[in-house]
Amino acid sequence: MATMHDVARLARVSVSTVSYVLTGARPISQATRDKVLAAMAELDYQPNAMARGLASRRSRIVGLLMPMDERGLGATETAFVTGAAAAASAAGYHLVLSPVGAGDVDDLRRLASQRMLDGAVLMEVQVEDGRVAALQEAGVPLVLIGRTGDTTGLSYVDIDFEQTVREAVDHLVGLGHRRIVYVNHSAATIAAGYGPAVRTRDAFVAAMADHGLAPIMIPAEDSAAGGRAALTAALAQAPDLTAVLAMNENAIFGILGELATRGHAVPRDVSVVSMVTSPQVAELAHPALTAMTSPGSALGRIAVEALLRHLEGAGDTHQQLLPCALEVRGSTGPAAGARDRTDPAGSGPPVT
Amino acid sequence: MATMHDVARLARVSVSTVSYVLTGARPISQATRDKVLAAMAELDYQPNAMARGLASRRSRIVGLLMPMDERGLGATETAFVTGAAAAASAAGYHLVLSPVGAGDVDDLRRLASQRMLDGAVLMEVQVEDGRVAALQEAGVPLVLIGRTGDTTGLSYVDIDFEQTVREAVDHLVGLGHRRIVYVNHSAATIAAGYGPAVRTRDAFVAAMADHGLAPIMIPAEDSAAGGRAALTAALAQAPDLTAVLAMNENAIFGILGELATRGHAVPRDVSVVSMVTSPQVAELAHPALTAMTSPGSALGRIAVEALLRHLEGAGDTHQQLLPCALEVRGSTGPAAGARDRTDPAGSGPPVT
DNA sequence: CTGAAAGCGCTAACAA
DNA sequence: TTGTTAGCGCTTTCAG
Repeated sequence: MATMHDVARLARVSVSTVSYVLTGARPISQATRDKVLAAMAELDYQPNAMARGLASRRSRIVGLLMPMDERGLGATETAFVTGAAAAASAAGYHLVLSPVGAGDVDDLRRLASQRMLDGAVLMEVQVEDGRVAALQEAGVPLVLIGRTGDTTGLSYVDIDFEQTVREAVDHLVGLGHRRIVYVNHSAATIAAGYGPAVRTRDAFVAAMADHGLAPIMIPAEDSAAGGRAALTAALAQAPDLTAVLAMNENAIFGILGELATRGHAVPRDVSVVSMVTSPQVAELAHPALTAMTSPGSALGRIAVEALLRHLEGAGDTHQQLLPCALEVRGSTGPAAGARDRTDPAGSGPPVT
Repeated sequence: MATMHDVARLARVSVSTVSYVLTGARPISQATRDKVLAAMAELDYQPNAMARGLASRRSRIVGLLMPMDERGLGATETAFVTGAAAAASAAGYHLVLSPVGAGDVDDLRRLASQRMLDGAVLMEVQVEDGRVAALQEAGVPLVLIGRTGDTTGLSYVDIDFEQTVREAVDHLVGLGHRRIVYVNHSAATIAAGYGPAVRTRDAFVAAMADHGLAPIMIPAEDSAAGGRAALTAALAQAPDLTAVLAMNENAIFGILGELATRGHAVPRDVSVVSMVTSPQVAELAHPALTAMTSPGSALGRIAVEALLRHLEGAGDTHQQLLPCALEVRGSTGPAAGARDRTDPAGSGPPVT
């Protein structure tokens, strides 16, 4: 393994010159630069990351802290990762994914204090997230994908849930739906302060109110069974519902399954919109789901770019919201009631 | 940030003593150790990872090289990750996930040459995988989750596909099925030499032959639409099929959807077994899928443990296969034909 | 525009 | 059982 000394010797320059060629921290004449570059190429030189890190006090590693529960990463989260990785790589940084959740704050504290990370991007941020304090105490710059409750002085990129819910509701109301049920995450998740669950809930209430409609909301466990149970509960509470807005990607297939079991055709009898969903997942269903498509890789990219700007010394916080885009597929259509009014020959109530 | 010197001064010992307390590389008297530990605690000392790495030439980082396509990680892959992370953490190593696929060999070569990784675990190994050579050339010990075509001198942990397919086929044959269709990954994936696709294909042919049955095999794109198309093709080729064995987790919902569309009830008319599937995914379907459950986190754990053993100097290769476990749920039942023979009043052909 | 040299914080001989 | 010290390979003053 060639070292910088080897390169310097071969190029007949000093080690510092080699270093400056590498870092660009001071001007080097073209002739010298060429000599050095040639020597590097000949020796297949690669700078030692540890030595660089020790001397410069910057590891050129940024962490992507990503809780991993047993359910795995959905396509949405994966898009964050690929976007972040691309941005880091483009800037000459390594992006390491670390499966540290809100629970492993001690692990994180250790990682941060060991000066292994120049900065970190946090995913799956909770309203109260111990990781934020741990990193701040360790002096590690950070950017959130998501938001804590108090974002003062914090940089974040997040989905604009208010806007996203509003668009989804507008879409359904525009189709004539008035009895719209919102299926959220589980009650426990909401109680734990999971941002997306809380924000979409509030946004749904507001959006429905704007249309003079009463919000109907049902929590659902993150599973197909949870979706089934939620739909059953929804029908008990609002037998005349014509549309379901689902925030819960894990429950959505249960909802669809239960609708099918009960003989409610989608979208003829019930329209379904899935929130914050990737096209891949939306296409899994039949008919494909009308969905609010998450900004995906853009979120990851923007987060890393903001973080790198902080590392370069920019002190201002970066706070940005991106809405999901409505993509109409086959799971939404005119409300049954609306059709009844405009089409006297409209189909009757669903068969069971 | 306290350094080792600070600790040494406070504890009134030399830096090397502090270092040895940390590494355990030579015996330290209890009294001295206690003094040092107390000083560390008081200063909230954390060793600088870069300095350790430079001096010891070991980063204490192992990489988990994990291609990330846009589809995301399934629960199965996630289990590998959590198992690996737990094992690394238990041994005092950091496990960094790096989204380097078989394509980014240059990225990997750089990463490896920079001496940032003590070793690596590769996921999603291809039959010909450039990453293996890149790491070997860089002198980075590695363990595969999966297998290359030639595994001479290579350590790996993999699923025992032969055994897994055999058990699945035996289960179906035991239920009286004789017309069994195997839905694999796409033709392109098979052609590219994706191990699981190739091995399960061969194993299916062998297992069917052992029962004196003809293998029927259909490739499927990794999507719901691919699954639908595959089932359509399967029915064209074998209209009398009574069971589907699906290797493709992305296609499975398309297969189920198409069965439903055609009025084939599961498992009354057609039994379905999903291969290498996590319980979470299996439960998404209704009825829940009978599946071959992957060993999950055990694979990740064993891989990391083998890697760490290599890092400690063990020269022997570790090659191990783990079978998936059959978990019978609701998607398999007696073959329609078998039922017809034993139950004259059995249901007729499926309605469309 | 280039070179010399002092560290960065730690490990691991070598000495005692 | 402990201390002394020479690096690890690089960055970055300080000089020229």
